[in-house]
Amino acid sequence: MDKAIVDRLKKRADFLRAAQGIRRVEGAITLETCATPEGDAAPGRLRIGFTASKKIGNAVARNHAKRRLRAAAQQLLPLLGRPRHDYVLVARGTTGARLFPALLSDITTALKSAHRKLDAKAGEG
RNA sequence: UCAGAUGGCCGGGUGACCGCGGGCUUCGCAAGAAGUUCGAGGAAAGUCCGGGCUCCACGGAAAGACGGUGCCGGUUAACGGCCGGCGGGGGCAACCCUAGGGACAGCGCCACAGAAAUGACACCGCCUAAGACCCUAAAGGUCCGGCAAGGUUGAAAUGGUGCGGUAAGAGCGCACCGCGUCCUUGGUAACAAGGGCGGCUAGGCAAGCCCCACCGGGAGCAAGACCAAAUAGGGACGGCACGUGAUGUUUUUCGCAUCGUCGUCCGGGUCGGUCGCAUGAGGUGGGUGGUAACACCCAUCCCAGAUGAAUGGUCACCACUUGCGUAAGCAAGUACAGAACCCGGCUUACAGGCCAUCUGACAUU
RNA sequence: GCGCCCUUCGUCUAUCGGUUAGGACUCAGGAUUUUCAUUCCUGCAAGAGGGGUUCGACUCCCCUAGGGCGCA
Repeated sequence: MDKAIVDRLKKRADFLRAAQGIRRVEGAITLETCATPEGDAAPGRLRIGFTASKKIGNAVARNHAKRRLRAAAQQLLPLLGRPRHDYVLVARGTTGARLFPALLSDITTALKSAHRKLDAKAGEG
């Protein structure tokens, strides 16, 4: 499988659209995903964004959680992510303290589960 | 050694692998790639003050309103900051705290208690000298009066203590303390010391309104400047259509005006982008002046610049903390906290550690 | 970035610097009723935290914490 090129989500509207899509809670993270809208889609590219709300803690804790999510996503998404899709990783309260291998397996399970649901939807429709 | 006071500093270290943002160089039309270098704090925080910078308003303004500051001197670009001093309070001491102008410019408040809470007053009381009366006279009593010493309340009671004095008393007189005022001396000044006079007339609260002196034009880098897609809409010019219909005007008809479409250009300007944007009241070291804050001179250095927002992720060893354990060791964790135009302060948060100076107590010499 | 406001029993709210901090709902106990509800009586229960001014502070001033709002 070819490695996909990963872009960053930057607009609030993209985050809101992903939140309306498929949502999976796994361990220390929440994964939200939906198909990239036609105007922004490009072959071989997928997009990802990160969110850490004020519920996580102060600015240091939020930045720390986002950095760990970014480091994990950099390892996994080019291999496991599907092109022409948007992904949003939301940090939860335990993201900062979760062991890194556990964080990786959380994201892997969430991705596979979300993809199964996507396939089921595609099969129905 | 113990207890304490003040000032200052640090706030995890080393290595490996994989990464991120900016600058520079090379290659490349470009996208980008390679190399190299730099990459969070003492508070970056709160936004409590002061400035720079930018735009707006304006008459060079001034007054009023509103807000702030408030012992004196210095320092500074400026400050409500800082330094030095003064007054007051606390501590055995080192030292610490202190919004600290004005209450005869005016208004207001001082609950309860108490006689009385401010043009002070007379409840319990004290006195009967002088005057009048009862009485033979004395003693005593009544009237007219005098007084505020003592008592009671309260946070606060019209100076306090002592002696003299008196019918009893009273700054009525004297001494000391306190208050007010004048003078002298020291000090730039706040103020301090000494002396004279006044005898007391002058309660407290201005972080109640207020008065006085001084300060402040408003907004903020999302300021502001520039470039500029798509769509809708506006204007100008030109081409096509000039017919039907609609709307308005008119009582109606006639008439008049507007509404169409295509192309080019213009102006404004949204998403987006560029600048503003880091050489600065700059850091470090040394010298000189000053008690100090600070100022000046010389040398040297370039030291973050993101924009869904970089400055990291993982691992190993060491250091420290906590828990378990006799121990070896095992496990968990690493203070407060993340630049966003910049600078000077203040305030608040902070695991743990280090240094210097000083004070008190005890012990030893 | 700039500015404004609030915090009082478990909840919603009153308060002129002098109170035992008042009221309503809730809760607990009792009375009435065959029982329940209603009604009546009684009770529990509070000044966000720290410092200052004052004789005295929920009230005035300062700092902190938490919450909310507005403008750009």
